[in-house]
Amino acid sequence: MSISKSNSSNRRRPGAVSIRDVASRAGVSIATVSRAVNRIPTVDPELARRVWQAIDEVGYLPNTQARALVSGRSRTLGLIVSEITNPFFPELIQEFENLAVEQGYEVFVGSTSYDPARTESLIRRMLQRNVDGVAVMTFGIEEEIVQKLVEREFPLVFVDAGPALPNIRLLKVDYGEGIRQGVQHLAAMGHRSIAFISGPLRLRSAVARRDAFLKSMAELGLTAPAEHMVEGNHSMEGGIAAMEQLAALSPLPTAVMCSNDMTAIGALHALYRTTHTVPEEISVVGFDDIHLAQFMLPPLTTVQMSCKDLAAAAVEALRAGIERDHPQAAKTEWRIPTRLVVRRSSGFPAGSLPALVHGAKAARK
Amino acid sequence: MSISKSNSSNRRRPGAVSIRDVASRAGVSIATVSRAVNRIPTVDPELARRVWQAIDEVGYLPNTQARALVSGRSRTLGLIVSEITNPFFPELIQEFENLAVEQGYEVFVGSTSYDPARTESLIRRMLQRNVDGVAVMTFGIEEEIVQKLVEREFPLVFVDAGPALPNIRLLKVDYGEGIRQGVQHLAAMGHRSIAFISGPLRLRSAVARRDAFLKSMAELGLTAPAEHMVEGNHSMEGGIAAMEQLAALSPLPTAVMCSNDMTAIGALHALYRTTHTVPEEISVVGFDDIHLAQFMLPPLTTVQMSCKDLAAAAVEALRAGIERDHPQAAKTEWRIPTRLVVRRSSGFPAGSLPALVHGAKAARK
DNA sequence: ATGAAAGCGCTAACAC
DNA sequence: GTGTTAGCGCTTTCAT
Repeated sequence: MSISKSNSSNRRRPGAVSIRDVASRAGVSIATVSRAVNRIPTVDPELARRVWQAIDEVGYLPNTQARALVSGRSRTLGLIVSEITNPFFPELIQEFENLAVEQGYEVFVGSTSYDPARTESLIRRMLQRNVDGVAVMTFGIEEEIVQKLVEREFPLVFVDAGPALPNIRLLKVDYGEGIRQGVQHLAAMGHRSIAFISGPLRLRSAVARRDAFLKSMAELGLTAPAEHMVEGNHSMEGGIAAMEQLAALSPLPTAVMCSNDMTAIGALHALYRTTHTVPEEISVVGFDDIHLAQFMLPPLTTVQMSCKDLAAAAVEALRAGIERDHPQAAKTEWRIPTRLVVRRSSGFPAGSLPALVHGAKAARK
Repeated sequence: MSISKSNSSNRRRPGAVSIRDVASRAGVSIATVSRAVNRIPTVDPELARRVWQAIDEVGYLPNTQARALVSGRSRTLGLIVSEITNPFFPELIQEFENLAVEQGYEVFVGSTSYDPARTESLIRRMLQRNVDGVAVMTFGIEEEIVQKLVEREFPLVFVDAGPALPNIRLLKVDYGEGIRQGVQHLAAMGHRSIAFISGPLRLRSAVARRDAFLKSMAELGLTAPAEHMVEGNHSMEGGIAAMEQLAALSPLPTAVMCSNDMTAIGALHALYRTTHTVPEEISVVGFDDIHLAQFMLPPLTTVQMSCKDLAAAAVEALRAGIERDHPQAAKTEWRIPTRLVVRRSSGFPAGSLPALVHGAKAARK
């Protein structure tokens, strides 16, 4: 039962078992062990059985580094996110990892914290670790930094928009449609004065969301004055600061659309602090539908962008770039749908007839 | 400027550059390149310069897998957490990664989701990837599962308590002191009827926290009746459910201590929903001090367990186990201090004199 | 169907 | 001080 120490190298971790240990124990060559492990169909069933038994007995685990070295593929993926402490990303990471592992890949996660130097180091490390592909799932990234990955023809996946280049696959989130759903929901209830709290406008994805908002407003013949367009930073603190700015306005906008849920959550806090009621005085709509959203007071109305969909598309797109015989090898764009989730943070604007009726109902119960 | 394709293998990623490319370009042997890269002091400065120039020109990055194969060390650490979607862990992961990277390590993060099968697969994968050490930073883990790691003499770090074995290092969070700080804070304000919402009691760390609570109460001559000891699951949902149970009690406990912040946050929500005021009717104290805690309404009083301290100790402890010449190679325990952070979710119990005075003050402003 | 041997990119021992 | 070479654990020809 004890592990045979056929290997005499002084550097190896004691207890590490190599293919040679298995081979000698099963009385076959290392080639046969390799073939059995990789389920090559031509191995004699009896030998295969002996090999597997030996593997079991000595507790053999193939060394991934050696495999990677000879195969040129590490079966490792890189996942770059903006900020791991923003609750949206852990949800995404979890889904991504689950799917990647299912496909036999391991994941290196990196968080840029919006810092170009960090991002650069992240990418260099991923190159060095020989990841098979990288998914850049940030709110935006400096394009020069990913240039290295592009040059080396690494399979790459971007959200929203990346450099339009071969070997790059895009996950297109339908902001146009998503934000429109939110704006139309508000407009349908009678809101005309809708403010927007954006993400940091140096980031592509933040700009894309803001532009989608302006377009949706224009479609309805509505405009947003400059003081209704406030820049946040996709964090709760940013949402609080932005909402405080809006709350100082007179008249108040009757609704606020936010670039993401953390911003909306910050906005809810700011409104509570300034003793404004939601949705009676002002409606708040988020974007993402993170887990936390449903637990807000009131529960947050938001545009859902499913992490599961995003992660699934990202893994598929990477595999399409990595595995030569992948069925969708030629596909370069994946559409990510969005969906409005109406909860309690949005309602009729103050003073409107439905609001009075609704208010009366609420008061009664 | 273009990369010399001295290497003819068809399997390599186009654009990948090996040590041989650098050697031929610099007109030296691969050994010299290796020495230069590893900053061996004996290399001729002029040659070193040529090597570095060549490295720069061809964009060489040493292949980590090959390095790992020959050195027997992957410069990779495993970090196992309970649930990446619990906000405490991303904060910990971020700190851990920063420190690990600073020391030249890469990190594989794994989330058990309290699922033994997942945990087992996680550990097998980490073994296979040849991580140099693993930090198990969960609320508790099935010990048989980590047995494999123990057998193979992997450097291991546990929080709270792990099997008492050689090669295992422990991060001792001072729950006794931490929970005591919370309980004494409440008792000092006059609370006598203090409930406790624990984590899942099949987990070591949850039990440790609950025991610390009971001990702190006993020290003050206080007891907690069975109906004041409710089991949660360290999530917001668990906190909500547990608090709803407590809220149905009559009389209500005047204070609730929670096993972690997410539980406390859930408790705050449940209290809001059942229209109880915090801290006037009931005080709530958390444990962890996650970022979110300060943004609660009211801001959460909590016992801080610094992620930074935890992460720093974990990385140090792992290095002590991995690097032979590490100064603290013999150290096996690291103490993690805790600290009470008083915010607004705790106050004097209802009906007490200070509460009346304080209430009057609050009403005045 | 199986084994011997080459070689993936690198480090380290050894020779010069 | 530098180059030559063995070998880390594995996969994959190429013989047999």
